[in-house]
Amino acid sequence: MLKGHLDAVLLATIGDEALHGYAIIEAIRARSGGHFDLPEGTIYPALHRLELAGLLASRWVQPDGGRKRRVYALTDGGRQSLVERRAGWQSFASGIDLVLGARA
Amino acid sequence: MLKGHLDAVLLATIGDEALHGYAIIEAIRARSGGHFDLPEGTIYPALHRLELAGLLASRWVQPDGGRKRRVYALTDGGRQSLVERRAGWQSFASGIDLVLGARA
DNA sequence: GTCTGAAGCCTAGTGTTACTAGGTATAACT
DNA sequence: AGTTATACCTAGTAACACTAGGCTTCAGAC
Repeated sequence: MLKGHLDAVLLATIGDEALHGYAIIEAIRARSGGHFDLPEGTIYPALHRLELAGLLASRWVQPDGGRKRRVYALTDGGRQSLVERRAGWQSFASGIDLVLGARA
Repeated sequence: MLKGHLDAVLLATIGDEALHGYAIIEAIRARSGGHFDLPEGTIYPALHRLELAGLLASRWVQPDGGRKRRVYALTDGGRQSLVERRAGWQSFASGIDLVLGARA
């Protein structure tokens, strides 16, 4: 449960790499130290939503051996949005920290 | 928008003080350094939900001058839940930090 | 050679959450 | 008398991420 921060997580995970959906799930699991193991039903609709919003662009890729993949990359708007969302997260987290008296 | 952490914020804000709804809003605004200014339509239903869940107990108080207030205090279960939610928040926040590459 | 599991994509439906947008009442100040 | 702050409440709603399915392709086991 990413609680409203899924978009930031997706944008940050894709970063400059251009990943496909299945790889994004694995990357999030790895980069979060196992904290987040997102089901496909969570990320695919989110990727579509972000593409519709113009933050991601996708293309189909046929690798040598293996089946076709849909690969996502950040658009300029996506990079911009990532910067904003990162700042938003830091602001949000520091607010919660203050109230909870944790890490403050 | 507290994104799933509203309950933790409410429990932490009430703490050992026994506050009424309106005062909780002000306390959250003050303790969060202005980050969070929650509308009443957010906190009253949440307080009811937490009371129904057995984490809060309320009683009506008639102060000298001024109108009646419904005052909320943590139950034992609420204190227990607060401990768990604080830990949950720290775990969640560190996961997001890792993925976003912020504060990590 | 077929069967199983992993890789890979997808959607419909659902429950939770916190929001908006109202309503009501009392007390203090002007 | 009217406004503002205090104080409580609810119905309806939109967003979000989840569950629970379905589909295809490829590699390896038996």
